[in-house]
Amino acid sequence: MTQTEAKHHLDTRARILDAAEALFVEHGFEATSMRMITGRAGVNLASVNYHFGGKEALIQEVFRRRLTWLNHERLGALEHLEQEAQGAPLKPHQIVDAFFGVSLRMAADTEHGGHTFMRLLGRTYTEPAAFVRQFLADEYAAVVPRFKQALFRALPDVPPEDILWRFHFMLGAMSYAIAGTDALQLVAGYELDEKDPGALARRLMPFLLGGLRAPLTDQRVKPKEKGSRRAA
Amino acid sequence: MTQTEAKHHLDTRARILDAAEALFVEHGFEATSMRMITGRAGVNLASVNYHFGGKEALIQEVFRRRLTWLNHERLGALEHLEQEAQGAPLKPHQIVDAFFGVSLRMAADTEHGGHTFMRLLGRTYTEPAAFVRQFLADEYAAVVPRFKQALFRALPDVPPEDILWRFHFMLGAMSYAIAGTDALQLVAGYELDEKDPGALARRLMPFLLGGLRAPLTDQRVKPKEKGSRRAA
DNA sequence: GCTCGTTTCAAACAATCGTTTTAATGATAC
DNA sequence: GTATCATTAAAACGATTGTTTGAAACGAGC
Repeated sequence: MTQTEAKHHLDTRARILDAAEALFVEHGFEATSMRMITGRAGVNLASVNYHFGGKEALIQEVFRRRLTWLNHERLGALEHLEQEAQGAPLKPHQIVDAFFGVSLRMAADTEHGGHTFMRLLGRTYTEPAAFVRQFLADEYAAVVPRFKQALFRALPDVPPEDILWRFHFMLGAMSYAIAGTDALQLVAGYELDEKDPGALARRLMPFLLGGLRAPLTDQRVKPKEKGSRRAA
Repeated sequence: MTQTEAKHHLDTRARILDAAEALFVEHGFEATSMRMITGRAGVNLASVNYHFGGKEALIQEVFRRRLTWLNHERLGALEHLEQEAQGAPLKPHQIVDAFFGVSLRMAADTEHGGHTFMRLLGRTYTEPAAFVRQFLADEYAAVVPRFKQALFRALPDVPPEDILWRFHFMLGAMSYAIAGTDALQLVAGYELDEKDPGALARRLMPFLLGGLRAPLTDQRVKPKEKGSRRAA
């Protein structure tokens, strides 16, 4: 009773979401038709509009069901660290790990679709469609400021503006590292060892921290014509 | 006469390419229709198929006309450095500047479409469509190995595999920094100072070098449960 | 039994897609 | 002028898009 009731209703929703998620990664939003989605999901064409209201709403739901969990996890990790520190500023590597480590662990999960989703998410940061970007901004509005503040406290000597820029750079490096598996083949020319999903994290984390804590260029000095004084 | 003659023929091609480039950035490949392109270019709908053969061929030509120049410039910069060094290994910052500096300078050019194109290119590294990825791989096949080799020589103590990974990470950070202007607003919450186009390069370069030269984690040792020994 | 609300289904909707076709136009060479 | 070429123009092609419709099927409560 409760079984069948839950199965028929929720299953169609879930199967649509899973199929859509996979197809969006494979072909992108625009190139994925509703017929492809319902075909893979094994449900009727009209069921998407019935359950979600339309294609746009379906896209948003694909992100929402995972993003809320992801950001909740990130916030939890940060708050746990702050509680442990008892008011003392956190170390940069802790903050970076709380934010990006959670993503990387999700990306390492290939069984429950986490990997698929993270690839999709990484690509979506540069998505042209306005409603997608707006949706992402709303989802991140609660968590990003917290991490910004933590980084400001952790790096009191670094101008906040530089921290924001480097946060942005870190986000880009990670997104590409996950989404752009094909682009990696472009630089490597052959498949790298990526059988172990955790290997990416061990490779990426030092890179992120090295970039975050890199020495600042002297910004007071206007860059002269050539040779920016300490470019080496 | 010569004016009109040159105008009609070449202008149509160029105007189609310019319009397509701009629209691809705004809406993506799939969401950009041929009627949008020819409409903005002020040419007849059929002229795209006449001059290029189809939409796929048009997309490839949009990239080709700029990518060949870009990679030629990159190779030239590298060869100039190597000639100057007279056989000695280059410094990492020189190699990074030769590869990424050229891109950033092109991205700083807002008048001749360089900025538009670099945004498009950055997003395309994660493009799902197979023919686009294949095309990119072909275009980079001549230049990437050269830079790889230069980096191997510049960093003899770093395992080649790590260099490739970090090259990939750098490519990702730069691509996002250029393509994901909207994503930046996501972390900043407000527009950063980005009036000066050269500012991005001054921000990004130290980050890339810091990441490239970050200390390696001990890979022989299997990562234990907690506390990766020197993670701080 | 019947009824009610939910979900699924096949079929059709108008709109738009990339591409093709056929005719008109323009400039150049003879 | 006439012939020949490349280019542009308008119109139509079949296929596919997201969405809507109205009826059929299902299960739960009475």
